[in-house]
Amino acid sequence: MAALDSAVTQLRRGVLEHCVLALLGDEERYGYDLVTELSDAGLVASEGTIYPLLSRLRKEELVATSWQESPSGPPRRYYRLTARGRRALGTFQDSWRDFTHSVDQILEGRQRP
Amino acid sequence: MAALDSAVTQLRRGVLEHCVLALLGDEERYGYDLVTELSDAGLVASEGTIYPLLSRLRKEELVATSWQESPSGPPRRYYRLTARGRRALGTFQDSWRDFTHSVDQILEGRQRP
DNA sequence: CTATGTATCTTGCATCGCAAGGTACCCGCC
DNA sequence: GGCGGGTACCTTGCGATGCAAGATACATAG
Repeated sequence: MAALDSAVTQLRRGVLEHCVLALLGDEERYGYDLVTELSDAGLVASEGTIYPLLSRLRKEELVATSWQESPSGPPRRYYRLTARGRRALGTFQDSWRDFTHSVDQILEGRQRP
Repeated sequence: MAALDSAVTQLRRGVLEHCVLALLGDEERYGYDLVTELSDAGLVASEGTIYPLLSRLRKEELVATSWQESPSGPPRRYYRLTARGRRALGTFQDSWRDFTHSVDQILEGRQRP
């Protein structure tokens, strides 16, 4: 069996990709680092989610990468935003605002008539 | 080809189910009615989404149904929340708040250092 | 030499939104 | 009568993607 199928698991879909872009907005990061940060935020469950996602982003040229040595451990692949990636992030932020607004209206607006 | 694969399409996952529950929080509704309402809100694209979803909710006993005649047209299957459904809705509302808070923090908090 | 922590990636599965298609009722119109 | 459009239900097959589990490999400590 795969997939926990909790409510939150389904929520992560589509958001995660752009959260990664947002985290790369300020500085270069590497995969394992992103996993721990997003894991703490409750937005990702395992590395099996992030690495395929990063591959996709690279294939779509939303991020670019470079290998860098670690002070202690195996080398790391660092990711940074491309111009395309930055544009995609901006577009998504608008969609996100609209989307959450619609959902909030349905979830809360109708609760107390 | 199926699936539009827009950013918003993926966002709907997991949210839609509970939006339906929320819409049933106040009054009985029937499927076609839900489709038009959610379609206007930009939260659903077609009936092919809603009817299987309603079947699932029925199977999980979050909703109960009854057939009622229409003043003009074929009979309608009306859905109403069960006690379980109402509990699930409440739980989700908390999850939703936490989730959007986490995402907002990542999307916006880091944008302007 | 082995165990632990860091770091990468892959495979197979389950879930769910979507397009497309199918069935059937009711009504107005010709 | 029968035909078309709107209403209303449902199913099938596909694509996208998060997840668990597992494979690989480097560095360091014991």
